[in-house]
Amino acid sequence: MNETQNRPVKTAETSFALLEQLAQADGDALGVTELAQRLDLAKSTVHRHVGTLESLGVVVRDDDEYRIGLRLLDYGLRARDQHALSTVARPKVEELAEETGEKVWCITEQQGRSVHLYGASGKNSVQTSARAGAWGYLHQHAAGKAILAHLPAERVQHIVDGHGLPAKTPHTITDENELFEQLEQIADRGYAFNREESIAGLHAVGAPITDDDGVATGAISISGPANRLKGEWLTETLPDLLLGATNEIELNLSFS
Amino acid sequence: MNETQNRPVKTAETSFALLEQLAQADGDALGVTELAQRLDLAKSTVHRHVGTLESLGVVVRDDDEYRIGLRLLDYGLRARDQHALSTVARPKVEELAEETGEKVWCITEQQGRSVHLYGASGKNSVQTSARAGAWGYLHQHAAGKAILAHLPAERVQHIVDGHGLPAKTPHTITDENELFEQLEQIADRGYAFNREESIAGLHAVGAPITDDDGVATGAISISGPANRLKGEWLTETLPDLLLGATNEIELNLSFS
DNA sequence: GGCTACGTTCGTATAACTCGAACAAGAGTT
DNA sequence: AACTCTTGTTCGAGTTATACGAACGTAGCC
Repeated sequence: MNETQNRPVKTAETSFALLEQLAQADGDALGVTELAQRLDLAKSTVHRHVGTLESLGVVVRDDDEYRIGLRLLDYGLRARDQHALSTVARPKVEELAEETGEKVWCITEQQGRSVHLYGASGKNSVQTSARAGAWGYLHQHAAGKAILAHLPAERVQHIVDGHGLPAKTPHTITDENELFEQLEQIADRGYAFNREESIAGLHAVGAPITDDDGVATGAISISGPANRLKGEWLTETLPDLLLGATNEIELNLSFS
Repeated sequence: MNETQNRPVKTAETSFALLEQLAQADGDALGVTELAQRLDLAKSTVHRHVGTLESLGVVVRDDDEYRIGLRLLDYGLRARDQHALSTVARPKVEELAEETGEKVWCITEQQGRSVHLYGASGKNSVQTSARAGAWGYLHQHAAGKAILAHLPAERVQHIVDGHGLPAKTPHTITDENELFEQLEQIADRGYAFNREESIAGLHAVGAPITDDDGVATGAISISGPANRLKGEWLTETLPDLLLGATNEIELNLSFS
């Protein structure tokens, strides 16, 4: 197919392996020796790489240590801005947060994984580990399942084959058949639930944003504590609000 | 010195040159041939590169065209989160926008350039081309001049030598002596003005956020239309509000 | 149906990347 | 204060792996 089984550019891979290390080292910077050990490279190699990356602005040096640089903020936010959902859906996401008082996220899919584009907080929003730019698994979230339910079956299969169904809580769907059953329900009803499948004590509703062909390009979720998101509020009111928002977003997307 | 006059890693440079092209191509994706022409590379080289970058998640392919990928959003936002100002200053920035009704930006310096970390909009905020993640020249902005005024003189000289004083409007400071004079004033008074030096019709006030040694780590600016930001409101009230905010931020920074 | 433009593949020359050893510099320790 | 250990840095050389160009496959267009 169009899968390039070409040899990848090793140098580019090590560049991003370095960035990954620096990004993971939350807060404190890393030195040449430590980076070389972690990536099993010669010190001189790392030295040369970080020097280049520094001149590109993607890493920054404090004295003799390196941290991730802000040129990546430029690239990253431009990547987000180029996504149709970032401009069109944002007002609606904030509106939903205001109306419900809960945390609302706009999510998209890339290469079989979920990416949190941005979120909005309501008055009673919970603080979770979720953050904009974070990557996750589609089957672990309400919004992710909503996306999966509105993707061609072959792509879903390909995603499941490629990434598996890793668990995050005891309630995460780990069985392929169970997932496909749920996805069918979700496709019928138009929205998905997440009952402690990603974080213990957290419930959520998610609805997809689809293009003219009915294929999901993203999704929006409302999440909050399980003891508040329950009963009709969870199963009726929130889905209604959500579908109202996504429908409007889809309309705006069609004419832009 | 510590300036590596080593040969840079060319492969890493072309990787980021590709990303730069894709980031600049706002909206529409680029094909292999076009990228090869722009960067003066062989098609096969570009093909191999974008294939690698795709597997890393930093570029994404639509059919036969490539656009910038959301893995960079992850890196970029983590880079911002690692910056002390992003967590500490944000509430104050939003408060200022609320109080003044104008646009408020939090800015930092990296490698002699300014980077907009994030902004907050008040009720009457103007819409400019400014966006989070954008890079600019320190001498063109109120916040940038505030930073320059609180940097060691040798670093300022080094920055001016390295980047020059390019103009953006007829009012931009382009003379080195004039800049140094203004910086002295700004250092004395504690805040800087921008009178149509970056955008015609736009005024701004900027104040630095300094560390325990008095060196600027960033700055905050309030900007709005010239016919609204004038008189005592511009020269007295806004600076007072601004200094109140930055002082508080500096205190919070000392104890974190 | 042929022409053009594009993405893709492959083999090869050589450019440039990786390595290791040696050097310099600083901090911590006795 | 001398010594040691660790760190960043430089350099040269071997060889890997990168870039190229030509050829192929393919789709769209005239």
